[in-house]
Amino acid sequence: MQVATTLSVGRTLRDTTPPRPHTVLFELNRIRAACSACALREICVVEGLDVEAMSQIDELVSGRVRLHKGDTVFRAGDRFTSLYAIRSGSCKTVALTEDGHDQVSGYHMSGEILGTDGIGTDRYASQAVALEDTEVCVLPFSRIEAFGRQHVRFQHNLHRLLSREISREGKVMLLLGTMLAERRLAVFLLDLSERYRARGYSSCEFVLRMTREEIGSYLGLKLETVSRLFSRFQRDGLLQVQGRIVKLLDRASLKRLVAGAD
Amino acid sequence: MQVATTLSVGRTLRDTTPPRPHTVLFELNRIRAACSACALREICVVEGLDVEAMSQIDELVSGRVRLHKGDTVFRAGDRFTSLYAIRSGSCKTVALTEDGHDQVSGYHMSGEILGTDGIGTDRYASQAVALEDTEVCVLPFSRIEAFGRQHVRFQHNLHRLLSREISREGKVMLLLGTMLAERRLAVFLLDLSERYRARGYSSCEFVLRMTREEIGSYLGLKLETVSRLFSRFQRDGLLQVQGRIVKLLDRASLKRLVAGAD
DNA sequence: CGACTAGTTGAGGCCAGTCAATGTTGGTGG
DNA sequence: CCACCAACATTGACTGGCCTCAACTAGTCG
Repeated sequence: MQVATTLSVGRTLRDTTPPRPHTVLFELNRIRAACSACALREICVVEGLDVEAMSQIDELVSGRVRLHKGDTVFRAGDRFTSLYAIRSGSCKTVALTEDGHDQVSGYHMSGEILGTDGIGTDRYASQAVALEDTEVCVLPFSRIEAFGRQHVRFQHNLHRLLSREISREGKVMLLLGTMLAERRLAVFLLDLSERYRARGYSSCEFVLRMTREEIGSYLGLKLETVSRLFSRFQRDGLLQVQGRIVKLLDRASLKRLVAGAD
Repeated sequence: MQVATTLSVGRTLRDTTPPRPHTVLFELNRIRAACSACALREICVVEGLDVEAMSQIDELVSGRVRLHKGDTVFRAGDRFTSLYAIRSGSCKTVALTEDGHDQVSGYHMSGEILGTDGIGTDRYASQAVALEDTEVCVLPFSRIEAFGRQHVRFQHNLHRLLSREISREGKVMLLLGTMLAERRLAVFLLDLSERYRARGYSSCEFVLRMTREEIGSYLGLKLETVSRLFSRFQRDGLLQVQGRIVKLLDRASLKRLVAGAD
């Protein structure tokens, strides 16, 4: 659909950093890009490290990659080499069924790590796609493991990260297995809201980066159902929708929906 | 429901190894119980370790616990301290929704590891319950992390283990989000079959350790639906059911169901 | 033997899917 | 700037798969 999807398999990332004339500016960008100066370090794997570890942590990053909307970070089946940290922007992960259908299995925001499903089999199990202009840090997993052997705190952070991914998925399983449609959407919206809040953005007004179809796929619903729910929520005064722009108006009622008032 | 469930919270594991008179026999059991002699070491975290590491690995296990059917290994909210390896028997993990409902989130067999969802928050996110008489090894996580810092191979095994749990859950999400009931059950049965095979048991005849209700909960279905499906599969000659005993008769058709012949 | 739990089967209802028509938005090129 | 197109979204009518409710059976255990 996008130019970038014509990239050959195994070379999914778009070329970055061709030699530039503006070296000074470029250098400045490089510095600002360092982990130790990154605004996301509180959310990222490096949270809570001591000064000494922090000074070495930039070595974990083998490179940074700019992606346009629709670009692929990695594909299912690609050889696993690295984790990816989202510096800015957002991505979806997509799992593929045997019969060719696919499902959005995750929505990932800045500071979050992609690719953890690849460690177990040496191949990524899902595909990660940028939902907007996005920048990711490439973290070769061999470096991560080496660093983990030296820094107890970092090692534990890594384990927490993997574990949190396990419990995140556990929550989605609950959602898919036990909840009715309106509850699923309410959970989704409150989760988004909370994650925007944690990043310093407005928790009651935000832009959906996924289409109705993608949201539906993530929630185990059809796009028409998602659309109808948005309309109903709006009619009931729970929120205001205009295309992808959502404004939460009655958080209490949304939470009541989630808690299962019925 | 079971006597053991009357155990107080925080002391969920049933008391083991009261001092015994038959010390010789007891000692013999202890030796046979060692990781280095365990029949499951191919499946467990210790796979592929060198002799030197293998000789130290028993130190990872702080104890072994025998559980009866219905006993709890850990509860959601309990402080996370250890992972548990199933030596024999099987367990289910149960996730709890905010409104008190619960869902079976996993079915775990010998050689598999429980408790990985607790690392991220220092509290277990789910409850693990024995489905039959079961023995588990207790692996204090601090020892696991310490060992990981010393043994590259073990460290990687641990990461693979956590990652495989992530992709396992990813597959269940796909199942819950995109598949119709008959497909879910077919996937479930073939998965069981494969895992029994990997353990040297018959892959076409086995005993379900979960009730129809538990299976339904795991698959996002009601118990009546599960029951009806078993009956239909039997009528169609795909398998033979008698209560919990299942005999797969037409694996090819089951696979066709999974692949989505319709 | 009665009480209990697990499982089976049937009838009917509802939530979400399907199919289809129409409206809206955003990017592109004349 | 506007016309055009494609992708995205909304809404309605109808269908169907699974749930709900309920009755009944089989096996287990004190």
